Amino acid sequence: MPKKIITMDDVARLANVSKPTVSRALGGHPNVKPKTREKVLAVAREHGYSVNRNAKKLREKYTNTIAVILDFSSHRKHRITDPFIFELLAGVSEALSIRNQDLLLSPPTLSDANSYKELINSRVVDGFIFLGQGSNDAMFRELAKQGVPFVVWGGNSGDANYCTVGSDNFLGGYLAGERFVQHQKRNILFVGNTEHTELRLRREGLEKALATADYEYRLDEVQGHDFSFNAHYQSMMELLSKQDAPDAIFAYSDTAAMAIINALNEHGLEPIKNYLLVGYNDIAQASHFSPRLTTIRQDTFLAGALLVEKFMAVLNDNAPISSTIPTDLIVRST
Amino acid sequence: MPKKIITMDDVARLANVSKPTVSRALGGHPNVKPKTREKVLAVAREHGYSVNRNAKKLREKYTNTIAVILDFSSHRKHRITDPFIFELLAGVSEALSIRNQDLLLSPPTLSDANSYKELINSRVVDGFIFLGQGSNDAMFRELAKQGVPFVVWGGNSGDANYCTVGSDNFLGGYLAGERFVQHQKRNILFVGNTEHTELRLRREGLEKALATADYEYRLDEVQGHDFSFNAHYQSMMELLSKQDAPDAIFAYSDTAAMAIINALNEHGLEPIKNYLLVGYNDIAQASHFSPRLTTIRQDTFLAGALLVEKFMAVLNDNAPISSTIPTDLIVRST
DNA sequence: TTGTACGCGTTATCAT
DNA sequence: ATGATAACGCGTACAA
Repeated sequence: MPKKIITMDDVARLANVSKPTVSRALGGHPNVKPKTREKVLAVAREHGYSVNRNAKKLREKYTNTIAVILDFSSHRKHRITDPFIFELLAGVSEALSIRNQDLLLSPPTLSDANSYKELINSRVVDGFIFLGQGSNDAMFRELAKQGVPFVVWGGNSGDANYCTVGSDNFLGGYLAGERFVQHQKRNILFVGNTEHTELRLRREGLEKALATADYEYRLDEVQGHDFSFNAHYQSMMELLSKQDAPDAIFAYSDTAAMAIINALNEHGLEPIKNYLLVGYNDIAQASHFSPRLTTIRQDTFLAGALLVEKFMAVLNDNAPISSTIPTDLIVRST
Repeated sequence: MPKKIITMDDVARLANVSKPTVSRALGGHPNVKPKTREKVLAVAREHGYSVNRNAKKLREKYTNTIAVILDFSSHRKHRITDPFIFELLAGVSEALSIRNQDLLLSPPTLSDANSYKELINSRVVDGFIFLGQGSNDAMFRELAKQGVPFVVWGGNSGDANYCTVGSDNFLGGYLAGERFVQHQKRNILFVGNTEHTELRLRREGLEKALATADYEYRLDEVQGHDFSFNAHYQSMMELLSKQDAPDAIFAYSDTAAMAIINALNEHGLEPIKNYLLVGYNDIAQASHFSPRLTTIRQDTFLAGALLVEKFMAVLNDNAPISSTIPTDLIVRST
């Protein structure tokens, strides 16, 4: 049990070689005699040597560390409600570890373009993976203009100068709308803040599908004040006190969907019987909620892999194109 | 927009001082003339200078980075189900950022004592916060023996040589049992793997409370094969095919509780009417599930703060004592 | 194939 | 209050 920390110099001395030889042996450099390499590796293992990664980072171009930014502003304090973002985080974590990249989880306080630049300048991370786009499109454009390497989980407005990976939001919206039209729904409610690029795309898809209806219909919108469960519950209750209950609802997340169902329950309204509801994300809980949620599915592990792949491309100055992952409607009991 | 990266040397030259003076000015060292400090800070700000944290880490004792280890073995691949661990993560993240500590999210592959030592030796992190104890008690003891700094979210068996922060598991179990006794329940089911220290403690608390009953009762146990929703659902269905339905259930998590309720539903059994159920954690979804879950609450932000506080104490060679956070029974509709 | 010499950017020691 | 110098541990020209 060596308490003393071993350096490369120590290993060199113990193996009767020079320091650079140790470096080469450990780094898998071709020009080193097999016998020498074995010797070095043996000594290193025996003494529990590992390279000082800070020294390494100081010397090399990349830190092999990537910051992942959760949208903590919508998951604040005691209002953390949507498990989807964490499923995404798990996907990214797995994908990064496959590429031997460290994952620095962003401090919740990080928010503006400058603090991100600062993290790059201080050589803590090579770049960023933003999980959630929110209404930060402008900041992302600025960041991209400044050459900060990053990718975003979110929607692609088409003319963005940065790379996104996301659900096919337009298609997701379309699929929901298609279902509504098939069931001849006429009083449709869209729940979500269309300032978020993703949600705007979904609404556009929804409208496109609804336009195929050969009957009259009405489309309303509720924004929800934030991402918390209670906020949705309340705006739903408000709406119901003002107008007729919708017979079809497209919610921007499964979490929101659950809140909405509870609110409608209290008004004696039941899914299928009184209304159709489509959620989004197919979080683990969606299939076990009661009623089982009809929703739009996304593969979060594929998402993670794609995000990391694109990020690496950005880092290497290729300009990868944004892309979407398969997006399917999962019909259950709503 | 300086594309070139500025070093401390550059700042020194531009401010007409020496490098150490810049270091002192930036580091808030007392022995530096206010005028000089201002000058240095101005130059630094103007040129967008930030210290190279790798160089700093190379030179200093601490990296100010802490690895957080999620129990990925129970949240694997597509089976991630329990949001509680992520609520805890958010709590820890917040607490760390308050202390200006970086959070390295552990690669899912990390598992044995050696890989943790390696992370310390390579000076990537100062230590670990383990979110989840699982059945790794032996490994934790070994790690502590080797002097690796860490704390664990989990249960304290009493004779552990490492520091834990956790729910008051015994009390949690006791509160559940108390409720069952009050309602004269006789056919009690404990769901959870008692190889996990936390769950063993809960079961002991449960038994203690049940022992106060002045009537005959029976206590069964189901382990659940893993932490996934489906596994719980299935073991529940199995149990029901073999014996009488329980009239009181204590589940080790809210997620498990939801699965169990669904299984019982399919057998036509309703909470309150046919059985009482107490979950654990009071995750955000618990109060919005239908039926609203009766459960044991824990404050995850307090938990995060406490974990970080204790970790810092461990790092400074104080041996902090393990502690528990307030643990309450929240009675809802089960 | 291996070794020598140097630089990466910072902080600490010591002298002034 | 400030500056000169060394040291942290590694990788890489370049020389041998």
